[in-house]
Amino acid sequence: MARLPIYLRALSSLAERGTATVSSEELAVAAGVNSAKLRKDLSHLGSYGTRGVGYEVEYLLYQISRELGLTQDWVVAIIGVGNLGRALAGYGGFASRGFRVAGLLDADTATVGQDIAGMTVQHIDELETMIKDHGVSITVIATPASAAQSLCDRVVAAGVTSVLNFAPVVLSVPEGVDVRKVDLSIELQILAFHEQRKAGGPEENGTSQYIEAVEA
Amino acid sequence: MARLPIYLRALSSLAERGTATVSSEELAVAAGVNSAKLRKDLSHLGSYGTRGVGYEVEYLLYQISRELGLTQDWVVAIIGVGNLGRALAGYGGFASRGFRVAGLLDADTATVGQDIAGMTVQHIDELETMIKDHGVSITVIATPASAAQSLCDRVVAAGVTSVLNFAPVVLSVPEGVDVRKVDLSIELQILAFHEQRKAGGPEENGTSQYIEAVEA
DNA sequence: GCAACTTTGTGCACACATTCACAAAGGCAT
DNA sequence: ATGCCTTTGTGAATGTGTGCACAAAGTTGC
Repeated sequence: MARLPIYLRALSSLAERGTATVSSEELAVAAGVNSAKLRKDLSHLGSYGTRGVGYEVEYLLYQISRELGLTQDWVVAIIGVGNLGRALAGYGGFASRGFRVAGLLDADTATVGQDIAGMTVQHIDELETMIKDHGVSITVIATPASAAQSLCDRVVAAGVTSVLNFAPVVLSVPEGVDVRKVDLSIELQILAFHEQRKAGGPEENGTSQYIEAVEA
Repeated sequence: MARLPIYLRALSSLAERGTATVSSEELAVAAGVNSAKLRKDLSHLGSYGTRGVGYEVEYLLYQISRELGLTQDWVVAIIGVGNLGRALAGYGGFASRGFRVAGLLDADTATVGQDIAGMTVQHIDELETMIKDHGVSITVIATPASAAQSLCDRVVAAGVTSVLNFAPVVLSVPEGVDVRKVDLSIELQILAFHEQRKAGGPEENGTSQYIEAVEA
């Protein structure tokens, strides 16, 4: 389930505060979901709660981590060291959850060799070597749209089966390869859509506006 | 619908290549969705297709833009000028879709005054003034988790009703305020989950591992 | 003008997610 | 021990999204 990471975050926060047990109701509020949904999600992992008491925070934390595969280390490569790539390289949330960044790669010779977040940027030609030598299993693509598909093909050919894509294109991959896409512009567009709805919806004189727009 | 921005992107790409009309099947492939789903989505906006021919690219582009509210300009403020905030400030995908960044704000006095992407970073004390003076309607929060909720409260109090949150916390907001969350770590966790599934699923000796883990 | 072809728009069935509501289960006080 | 209280886990109902499959509609060629 895609909500497990959210529960994990809420539980981590509770554990830091020293809470020993938590009810489905409390955890649901912290995670921003319905309590029945939370219980049903957790029941899919097994019966880890105690009726009349709730869930033991540390134990549940471990069970969810295990379900998500976070009890093992995942090796990540970041391709594209622009503004976004730099932000990702320095993002603390990776290391703390078992994600180890094996290296940064870029095609720009001015960027190659720079030290970023304690790593030296390598040339994109090293891609296949790095994937094999470090056992990279997840690749982050933070390049311009034009380069994304061919780089994706290369990492897939090198054996990677999970890709996190920040480039604004739909990557096509063979069966068995997972791609997740994060698109900053799309998130803003969805907000704008709702914002417009609140302000009264799209005007109904759209057609005439269109004619002006294309004639202008 | 949350898929409209994806269609918009695919249509933009077609328009640049000079394509005049497109069938639901072609557009569906470009957007990575089922063609029936695409037609159903578009039919919610009205009947903009021609049977036997397809959709006129420019016209559909305009209709979707209008539906999403992109025919007007949206004013955005970015709070938190760390690595991520800098990446966002320089992201080209905003301006090209009608999002205008009114300003960057940070609490760190070493950061305030710096020039980034053609803008001068302002102190967070200026938050309410900036929102009112520039008519900010969407706020991006790219701060550490600890600062996010109180800053969110401030922007909501200042009248903003749309927030894009990059901080790893669940923000609580009053009715009528939209929050979208982007969490880089969660995306990786979901990939790790699927990756683990491919590799054979979680080991069934989890309980004993847990005991070792908490005793150690 | 007519027939063959293409493509849209949508009714329908199905699968999946969500929420309610409650019985079963455990803890706690007396 | 016994009975009350709290909270889980889940059956059932409801809602939502997805995709097939086809009729309606429009185009093109003759």
